Order: sequence, then C-alpha cells, then structure tokens
Amino acid sequence: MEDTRGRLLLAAGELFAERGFDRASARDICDRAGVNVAAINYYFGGKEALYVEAVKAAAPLFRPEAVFDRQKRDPDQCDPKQLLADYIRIMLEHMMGQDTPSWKIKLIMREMLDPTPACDAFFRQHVLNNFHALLGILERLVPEGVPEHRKYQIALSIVGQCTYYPAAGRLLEEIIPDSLRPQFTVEHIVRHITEFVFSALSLTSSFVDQWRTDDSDCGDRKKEPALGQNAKAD
Amino acid sequence: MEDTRGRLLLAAGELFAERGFDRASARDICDRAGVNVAAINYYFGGKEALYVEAVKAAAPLFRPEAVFDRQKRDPDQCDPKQLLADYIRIMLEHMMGQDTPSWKIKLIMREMLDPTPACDAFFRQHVLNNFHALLGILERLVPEGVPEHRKYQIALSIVGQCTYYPAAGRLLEEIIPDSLRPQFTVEHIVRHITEFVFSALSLTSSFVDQWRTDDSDCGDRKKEPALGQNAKAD
DNA sequence: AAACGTTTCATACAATTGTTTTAATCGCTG
DNA sequence: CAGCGATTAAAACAATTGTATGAAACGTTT
Repeated sequence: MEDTRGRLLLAAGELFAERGFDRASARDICDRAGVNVAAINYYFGGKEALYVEAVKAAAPLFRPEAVFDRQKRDPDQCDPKQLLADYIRIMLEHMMGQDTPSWKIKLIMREMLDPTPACDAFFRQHVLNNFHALLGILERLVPEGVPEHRKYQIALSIVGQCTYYPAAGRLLEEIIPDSLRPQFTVEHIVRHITEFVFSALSLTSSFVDQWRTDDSDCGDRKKEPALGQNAKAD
Repeated sequence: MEDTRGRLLLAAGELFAERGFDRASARDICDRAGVNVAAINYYFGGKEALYVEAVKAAAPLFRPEAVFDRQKRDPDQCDPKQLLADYIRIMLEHMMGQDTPSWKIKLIMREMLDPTPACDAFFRQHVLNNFHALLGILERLVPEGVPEHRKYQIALSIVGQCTYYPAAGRLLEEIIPDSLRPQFTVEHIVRHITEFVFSALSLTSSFVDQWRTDDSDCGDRKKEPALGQNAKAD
C-alpha cells in the first residue's frame, strides 16, 4: 500500500531528527516504520534520498508569507511594527509550538546548523526567502539614513534570538531552573523577544503596554518596571 | 614519541569539527595525523575517548573569568556596563577571532547544539558557568524590581545573538552579500550586538558614542542615525 | 481461475566501521 | 651487545553499514 511510503517518511523524519543522519540506521528506520529494509530503496532509491525527502517534508514550516496573511493580503499596506511582531511570533510559534511535531524543527535545525550537501541547494533558498522577508519588514521600520549592513545585523540579531531557544534544546532545560520554567512558555518568549527587539530599535509603542492588559495571564507580575529604565548607576 | 598523541589529538579535533563524530573515521584521523590506526586505542583506548579528549582540548576557549581580568581583579568592583560590554566582546572574539583555531569553536558548537552523551556532564558545567557569569553581570545592571526570569530571558537574548554568528556558519556566507562583507568583521559584530543590547536595556551611555570617535575604522559611516530614533511613523 | 504488475519479504552482498592481535622496531639501561 | 619496556606497524577481527537480489504475496484485471 501507499501507506508504507508515508510511514517510512514519518519514521525517517523522527529518527533523523533524533539521532542525525549517520546514527539513524536504515534498519532502525524500517523497524520503526514496520516495513522491510528494502522498502527504502524501493520507494526512495536510497537512504540519502529518503533524508532529502524527510527534510523537504519538514521544511514548509517556515513560511514567511504567513506573516502577511495575518493582516491584509498586500504586504505594503500592513503596519510594519505589527509585521515585525507577527514575524517574531509566527517564527517562534512554528518552531516551539506544540501543534508542530517536534521532529520537524529538530530536523530543520540540524540541517540549518550543519547543512547536508544533499539538501543544500533546496535549503539555501528557504533560509534566504525567510531572511529577506524579515529584511523587507525592517526596510520600512528603520530610519532612512541607516546603511544596508545595519539592517542585516539587526535582522541577524532577531533570528539569532529566535533560533536560540529551539537550537539550544536540552541545554536550556539545564540552564533554566525549574522554578522559572512556567515563565518560559512560547508566549512568554515571544513577548520577551518582541519587547527586547522593539526596545533596541526604540520602537516602544502601545505594543508592549497593550500586553499588560491583555487576555492571557502572561504578565503575571502586576507591573514590572521597564527593562533598564532606571538602572542603578555605576 | 609522545608527539604522536599530540598530533593525533590535533588531527582528531580538526576532523571531528569538520565532519562530526560519525563521518570522521578513525582511519582518516590517523591518516591526517600520520600515525597508525592502532594509535587511537593505544593512547586513548577508543574513538569515543579520543573525541572526549578533543572536546576538552577545545573547551577552555570559553573562560568567562577573562571578562573580569580586563578590569580589576575583584568582580564586585567593576563597572557592570563595562563588564557586559567586555563579556560580549570576549565571547565573540574567542569564537570568531582568527587567533583561535577554527576547529575548536566548530567542535564546541557541535557539542553545544547536539550534545554527545560522552561529553555531556563535562560540557554542562562549562555552559552553566558561562551563563551564570553573564547572569551575575546582569544582576547588577537591571533595576531592582525586575523578576528573576526576565534576567534569564535577557541573558538568553544576549548569548543567542552572540552564538548565532558562529553557529550559522556557512549559511551566513550565503545570506550576506559580498558587498556588505567588509562590514561584518568581528569588531563590527561586537559593536553591533553591544549597541543592540544596550539599547534594548536602555543603557545608552557614553559607550556607543565613544566608538564613533574611536581608534579603529569601524564607524566608517560619518555619523549614522541611532537605530530607531526617528522611524517612519506607521 | 489465470495472468498481470505492484509491493513485501528474507536473505545475501560488498564495503566500511572500530577494535584487537601479533610481530617488528625503537631507545635505553645494565 | 644483550635485554627490556615502550612504541609503532601490518594485518585480521567481528560487527554494522547501505544496498541489491530474487522469490513470495498481494490485489486487480482479463
């Protein structure tokens, strides 16, 4: 049945994400899928081709277009600040949200941090698309005189923060003490990063304030002081 | 001679960093080192033990104590702002500076992003030390009322930005157009991230301004506008 | 029911893996 | 030089890898 191909692809995605390409043996994959060893070559032609297919199956996670879908269809008519906030939110929710199977982001992370020659060309485009979407948003957010390379640096600072949480993976669980764990929901992280970035860009609008009166229980402290507003002098 | 052990360790570090644990075969390592295959087991007892040793040899890169060495010996007497700036600088310079052999950070990055059971315990401590050093600095930088979890989030935002550059590796070379390449020296990145973080924390002091009149040619634009100072209104 | 293409299975294959073994070589002390 | 421990070398080890083979089983059509 055609189902075997699907089961094989799923099992491959999970095991590749969990162990990486080399440590995930063809036999283990087939065992998990409940199919014969020969199925890999029958349906995909080889282990490497299966890996590429698994990555491709996991990649559609990152659709920067989803950012624009949140508002009007036409990107040029959206509020750039809202766009940036949405970009951060969607990126993080896609990566850390529990609606997305965890193996997908793990696999993508692996490919991002240690690109496989096989998926290289395919993956390059994906990342570039994503990054340029962010650049496009920043383009309209940052004052006129700011040179191009600074927009790139800002964009990298943003994706750096966003990708660190899923990338750090197990390390995070060691770093963050259990008592603070409830403060590290996806929602909390989204808000922190957005606030951090907005503050860095001096874009403090009604945005961050609106959160304090928001529906969710995210702002559990009654009213925290702004980040560095009145830091102790040295 | 005892030299074989050293050559073996070096070759192992380079190959492990380049290809990862599995793709770096014991024979390839020995070939590069110019020693016999049996040398691995003779000197280290196995491939895995050799890997652990290679990681340990690369790990001393991250010495957060170096931050305090820059100023007075006593951490409590240093200017916290300067400490934070130094922390960012030292971390990035250690990771991206050309004085450090590139295989070391590559290897550490691999271990950080995909921890090997073998080095796990050893590595955990290293990361924790580093992170808590940063937390200690933030402790004295951030206003009193700020709850603990926000300091953690801020710290993660900082290390997220710093680690992204070396972690992204090859991808960065695809993302950044050649024309902008000269603006992405270690020094440029150090300054950007410091400025970005300081701005986010509303710590804009004489710090970032002093750079503009600094010795280096980093601020090549005559006077760029501050990041988001007068962004276009929506 | 017969014949067909498709899919599944058990098995075998060659290649590579990390590791062991055994002998040869070196450097030194007696 | 003889003798000895430390080191190196070549070859062989068993185990695992990805893949290929050919026959059995399946469902569908004739």
